[in-house]
Amino acid sequence: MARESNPRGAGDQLRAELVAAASALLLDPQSVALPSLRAVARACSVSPAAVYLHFDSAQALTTAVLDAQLDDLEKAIRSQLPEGVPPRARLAALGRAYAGWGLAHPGAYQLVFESADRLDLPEHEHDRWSLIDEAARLVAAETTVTPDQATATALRLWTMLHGLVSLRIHKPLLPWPPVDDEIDETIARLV
Amino acid sequence: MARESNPRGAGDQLRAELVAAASALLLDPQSVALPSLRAVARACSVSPAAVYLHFDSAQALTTAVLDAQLDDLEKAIRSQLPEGVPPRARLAALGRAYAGWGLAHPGAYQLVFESADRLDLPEHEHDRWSLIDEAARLVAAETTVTPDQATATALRLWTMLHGLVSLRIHKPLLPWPPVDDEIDETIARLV
DNA sequence: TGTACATCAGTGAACGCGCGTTCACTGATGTAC
DNA sequence: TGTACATCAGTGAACGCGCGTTCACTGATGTAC
Repeated sequence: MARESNPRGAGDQLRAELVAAASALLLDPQSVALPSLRAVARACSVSPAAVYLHFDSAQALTTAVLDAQLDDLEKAIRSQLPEGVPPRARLAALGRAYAGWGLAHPGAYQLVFESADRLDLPEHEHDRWSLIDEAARLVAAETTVTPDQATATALRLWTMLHGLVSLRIHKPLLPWPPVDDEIDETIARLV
Repeated sequence: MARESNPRGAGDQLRAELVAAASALLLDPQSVALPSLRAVARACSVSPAAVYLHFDSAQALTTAVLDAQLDDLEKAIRSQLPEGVPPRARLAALGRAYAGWGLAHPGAYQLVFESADRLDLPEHEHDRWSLIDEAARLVAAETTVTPDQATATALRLWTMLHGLVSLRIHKPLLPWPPVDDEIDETIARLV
């Protein structure tokens, strides 16, 4: 990995090489920059070592936080899913609850949906699935499609909900229409 | 910010407090963990100090990388936009090019679309807009809607494209259908 | 009732590491006379 | 043609910082006899 200086006139070449090297490093997906163990301890007015009374490592703390956020999201959705209404209304409520939670907890949303797979944490697969399964069941109840089509539509709805939440988090300056209208509109078009 | 020990039986309380504190810190959106200046220098087999021959700071390097990625994306899209075809086909090509670039450069996609607003970099607003404007113009040409409706549809398409790319990057284990089919299907439903 | 001891909920100092940034330097290559 | 000097493209060592992790400790509270 030796490297000799660029020839005399070609100093600008390194600049391009640096940008190219950084771009190459960006070919791998990156994870979200989470608050450090020490930052969390500070927020609790506690020494960093105290964290180790309850967690084996910073990883384990992150896992616990992720778990808690998933629980919170699930609880938020369940508490807002109305009973005894048509499937389409339930679907809209599901979408509103999901988007509402995401927009109210941007960092948590990023942890759960924009990095969880990269933090090599234990299995949370089924947690993710439950959301889609729920939506697929609602879609299936709404329309007379095969289970596969219902799953495909559910994934499509999730895609749109994720895009809606994620873009509003990351590009807040764009002229986004009201969330709920947008959800209704998209459900009408996709289902 | 003093804090006294929990009472004797209540040691587990701190565990919950730590998770809660971490969750509170996650109320703010977080940025993506980018490769460090030193890592980039290493990838070029060059000393960290050499970076300062070309950039004022690590920030400036990040800005340059972001710029380069935006250029690359724009070039990728332009090179794949066919001439002399109906607007709908151009729209599909736009979507394919966007999604193709994102899935081929996940880390770069995260930098551009999942953190740029949080790195307090100079103005790249218009760069972002150009993409939407292009799509809106195509939508407007396709259908007989008002400019506002065209913009709304364009934002909706972008939302779906972003959801499609982002979820596939972050949840690669889910049973995603082929990208191109999905794009066609969604355009058919949204436009 | 008093006292020795165990346990519990932490603290404080230290470690090695990678980070961004600085500063004095080096060695090769060009230019002036 | 030779030599002094300037410039260019970097290096190497050091800085202070925050990080995750460890380890010996402390002081309050409960328990045994």
